[in-house]
Amino acid sequence: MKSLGNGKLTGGFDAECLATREVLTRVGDKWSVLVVVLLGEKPARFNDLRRALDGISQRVLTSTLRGLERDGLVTRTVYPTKPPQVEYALNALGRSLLLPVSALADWAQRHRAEVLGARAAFSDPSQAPAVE
Amino acid sequence: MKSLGNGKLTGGFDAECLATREVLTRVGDKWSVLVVVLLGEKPARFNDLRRALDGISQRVLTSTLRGLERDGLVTRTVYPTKPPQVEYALNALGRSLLLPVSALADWAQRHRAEVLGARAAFSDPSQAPAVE
DNA sequence: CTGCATCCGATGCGATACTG
DNA sequence: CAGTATCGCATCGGATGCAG
Repeated sequence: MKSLGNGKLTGGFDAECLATREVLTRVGDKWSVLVVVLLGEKPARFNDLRRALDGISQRVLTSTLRGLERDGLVTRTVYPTKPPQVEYALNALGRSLLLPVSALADWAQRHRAEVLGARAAFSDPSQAPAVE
Repeated sequence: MKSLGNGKLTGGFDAECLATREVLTRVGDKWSVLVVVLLGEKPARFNDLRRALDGISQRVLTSTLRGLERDGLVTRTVYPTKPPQVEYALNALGRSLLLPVSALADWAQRHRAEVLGARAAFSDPSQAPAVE
């Protein structure tokens, strides 16, 4: 696979890297991935997400959804009913993101204990490091 | 941050989600992944990384490395030579992170055009959306 | 119900200067 | 060489109030 570097440590990171960084930034923000996963289960309306996330502010949920919509991961469908009804859903691109993100989430859960142990040992060296 | 799910859409994750979020946060910050990839190529000293990253401030490089070290992904080895010499390297845990991160980077590069197209269409709807 | 506007504190990151 | 200390700005995210 194409790596981020190219053998040289002082690498030529160009457009590839910029794209990667943008994705990583998106993945790193507090709610985007969670929203993607939620919408991966099933489409949902604004307040469904709001309740499911429990802690997100309305302002941030809006901007998160706008960002995902802007990047072409999520579709926004407005039904002009009496009280407005808006449904958000993952499109094909958004669903394709689910796989690599799950891989990362899987890694996180698999190695949670190790990371926590490392943190404990780092702040309290009386613990056995057991790191390499 | 509090509980993420209330059993409605997410089922019952708590600790799992926290672990995932922390990893995602790490992955999302500006330099951590880059450092991991660089160290994945080969161990390096402080200023090697500094030069390779070209743009990072030493303050941030330091805190990035501390964070990775703290989480048990990177080892820091000091050789008490005349001018101090410190080598950073990925340990087994850090190397294991390389795979899922690469998957994500791969996704980013594969779908870069789509995302850029979506952004263009979003800010200028005169373009053909072509999104599903 | 959905979403925008405003305020505001917390945090991230870069620039610079200084030290063992 | 490998950091630490201090600053300043920009962005993120939460709270609240108003509107279509």
